[in-house]
Amino acid sequence: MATGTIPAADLPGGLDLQTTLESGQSYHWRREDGGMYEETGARGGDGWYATVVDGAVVRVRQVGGAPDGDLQWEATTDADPILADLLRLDDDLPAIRAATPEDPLVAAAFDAYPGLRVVRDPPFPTLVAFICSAQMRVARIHAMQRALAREYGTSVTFDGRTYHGFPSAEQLAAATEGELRDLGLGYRAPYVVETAEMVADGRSPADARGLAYEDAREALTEFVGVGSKVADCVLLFSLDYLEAVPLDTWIRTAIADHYPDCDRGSYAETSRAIRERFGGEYAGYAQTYVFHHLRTGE
DNA sequence: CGCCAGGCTAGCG
DNA sequence: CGCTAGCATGGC
Repeated sequence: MATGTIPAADLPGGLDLQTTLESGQSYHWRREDGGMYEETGARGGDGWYATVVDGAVVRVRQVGGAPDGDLQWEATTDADPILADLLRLDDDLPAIRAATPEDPLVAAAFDAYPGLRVVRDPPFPTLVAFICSAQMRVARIHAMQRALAREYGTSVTFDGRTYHGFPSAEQLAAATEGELRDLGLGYRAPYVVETAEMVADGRSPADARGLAYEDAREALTEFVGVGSKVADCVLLFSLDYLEAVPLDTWIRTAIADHYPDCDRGSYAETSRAIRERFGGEYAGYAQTYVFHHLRTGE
C-alpha cells in the first residue's frame, strides 16, 4: 500500500476536501465513515473518502481542518498525481478570485468556503452522473451512482475492503432500461443506456475538448439526456472549461434575485450574460461557490 | 396531500 | 426558432 501526504497549506488558496467533494459537483467519491452525503450531514472533516480510478483505489482525508490541513492518502499506487488532477490542486484560488468581479453575493460565497475547488472528474462517469441529475436532489444523485457502480462496475479489493469502480461504457451499455428503472433512475434510465451505447460505439464526451466553448456545449448535447445545462456541468467538472456556468434552478433563482438584467430569455443568451458578469474565464468557479452558498442556505 | 429537486425530449405552432 | 406537456422518484 502506497501512502503520502500533501500539505494543503502549500496550495494557493488551500483546499477544503469535504466541501469540494460534497458540494454537488462530484459523484464518484464515497465517504467511508458510513456517511451518506446527507444534505445536512455532520461536518466532521476527519473522515476518509475513497474513489476508484482506472482500477486504482485512492483513499484520502484531511487532518487539521480546512483549508490548510494536510491531505493524507492511502492507495494502490502513487496518488500524488491522481489527486492533483482530480482536485485541481494547481488552480490558484486567490488569482481566480481576483479575476472575478466582486459583488455582495460572490464575495459572501467566496468568504464562506475558503479552499473550495472545482473538480476534474473522468468524462464518462461525469456524463452519466449529470444525466441522472435531472430534477433530482444531490443526495439521490450520489445514491444512483453508488448503485450503478455496485451493480455494473468492476470490484477491487484494497486493504481488506471491496470497492467498486464506476462502470465503463461497455459495462453500462449491457444494462437494460428496466434494470436501471429498478435502481431508481426513473425516466433517466433510457437516457443512460442509450448514451452508454453511443460511448461504447466510440463517441467519447472527451472529444468535445479543444472545441470553442459554445461549440463544445452543442457537441455534448448529441448524447441522449444531455441538454445545455448537463453539457455545461460536464464541461466545467470534467473537461476544463472553467468558463461554463450551468444554469440550474438555483442559479436561475440567483439570477432573478441578484442579476435580473442577465435574464435574456434563452439559455444561450442568459448563459453569455451571467458568464460575463462572473468575469468570463473563471465564471464557472464563481458559479460553483454561489451554487453551494445558496444551496446550503445563506 | 402538494411541491420540489444541479432538466430533457418530443411535438407543436 | 421558441414554447410546453409529460416524465419517475422520494423527502418534507
